[in-house]
Amino acid sequence: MVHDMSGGHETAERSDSLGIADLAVERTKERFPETDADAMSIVLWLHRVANVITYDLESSVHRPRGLSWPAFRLMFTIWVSGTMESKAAASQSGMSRAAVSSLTNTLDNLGLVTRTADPSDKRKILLDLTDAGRVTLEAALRENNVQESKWTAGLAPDEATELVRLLRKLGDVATDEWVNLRD
Amino acid sequence: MVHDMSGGHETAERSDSLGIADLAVERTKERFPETDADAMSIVLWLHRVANVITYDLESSVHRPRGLSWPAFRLMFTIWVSGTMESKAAASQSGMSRAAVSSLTNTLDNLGLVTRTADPSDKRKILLDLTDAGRVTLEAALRENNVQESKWTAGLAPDEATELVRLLRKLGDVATDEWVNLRD
DNA sequence: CTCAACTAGTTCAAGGTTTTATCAACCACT
DNA sequence: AGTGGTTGATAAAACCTTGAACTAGTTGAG
Repeated sequence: MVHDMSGGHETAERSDSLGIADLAVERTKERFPETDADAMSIVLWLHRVANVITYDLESSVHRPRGLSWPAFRLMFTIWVSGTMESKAAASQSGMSRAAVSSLTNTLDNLGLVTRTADPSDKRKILLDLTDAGRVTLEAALRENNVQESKWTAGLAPDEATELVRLLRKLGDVATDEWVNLRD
Repeated sequence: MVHDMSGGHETAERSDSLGIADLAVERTKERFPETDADAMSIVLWLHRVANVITYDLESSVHRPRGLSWPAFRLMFTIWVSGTMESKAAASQSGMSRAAVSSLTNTLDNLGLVTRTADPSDKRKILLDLTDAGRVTLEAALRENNVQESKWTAGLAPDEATELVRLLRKLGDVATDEWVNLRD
C-alpha cells in the first residue's frame, strides 16, 4: 500500500498512534471473539483523531500565544456566553468546577478574566473576560479556525455535514442515565 | 424546540458541554463572518464527544479497577504489539516519551509492566506486561468494550462504518508536513 | 580510531486535572 | 428565627503531561 519500502521495517514513522488502531481491533477480536468491533473502532478512532488535532492546535496556535488549550476553551466559553457563573462555565466547557476554579485563578492573575461576587447570591462568582482577555481570545480564535480549516479541508461539504451529524448522534447518548458525567 | 419550559431558564441541565457547540459556532460566525463554520463544528464536536466518552469510560470502568485512562491506553498498546521499545510505545499510544517513562515507572512498581534493557542496544528499554498486567488489562478491556458498545448502540451498522471512514480520513491529515506531532 | 552528532530514556519544574473534603451562603420547613 | 439539607466555590493531595535539560550509548566521517 505504501510506495517507499526502502527502509526495511522503518516504513511507518509519523504518528503510529493512528495506524495502530486497526491492528488493535484485529488482535482484540482474535483474542475475544465476542468483542463489538464497531464500537471499539469508533471509540479508538474518535479518541486518537481528537487527540492528534488537539495537540496540533495547542502546540501550534495556543502555546506560542501563552495560552494552554484548557485556557482557550474556558475563555472561548465565556466569550460565547458572556458574563456567567463559574458553575455554568464548568459545565459548558466540559471541565470540573475545581478545574475552572484553579484555571480562573491563573487567568485572573494574567489579567485575562475577572471574578466578581454575584450581589444576589454571594455564593456565586461571575466570570467575565477583561478587554485584554477579549483581544487575546479573538486573535487566538481566528488563528485556531484557520488551523481547523486546514485539518478539515479534505472533507467534501456533505462529508463534513454527515460527520457532524454522526458525532451529534453519538453525543446525544450523554443524556442517558447510565452515563457518568463530570460533577 | 424543547418541550418542557416549566422551569423558566432551568431547562438544560445534563452536560451543557454538548449543547453549547452550536451556539459557539453561531456567535463566532456573527462576529467573524469569514469563519469556516464546518471546520469549527467538526473540531468542537469531535473534541467534546471524545471527552465525554473518555470521561465516562475512565470513571466507570478504569478508575474502579485502579487504572488511569493513560495506564489503560499504554498497557493496551503493549498488549497489542507485544514486547516493545519505550519509544514505540510512546508513539503508538499517542503519548510523549516522558509520559511513558513516568507511567511505566508507576506500572512497574505496581507489578503490571516490566522494563528490561535491550542487550543489542543498551540505550533501549523493552517494555512488556507481567502476567498480572495481562490479566488486569484483559479484564479492563472486556469491560471497556461493553461500555463502548452502549455508547455506539444507537448507530446503525452503516452509520458506524461511515463514521469510522470519516474519522480515518480526518486522521490521515496527520501525515501532512505542517502538522505538529508529539515528539 | 576518534570525536562530533545523534538517539533513547530519564529527570525536573511548572501547570492542569481529578477526587475528596471543607466552608460559606442560601432555602425551606417548623 | 432557627435548624437541616442543599448548593457554589475553593483547598489539598495525588497523578499526568509538557518542554527542556541531562545522561549514556551508538554511529559514522574523516
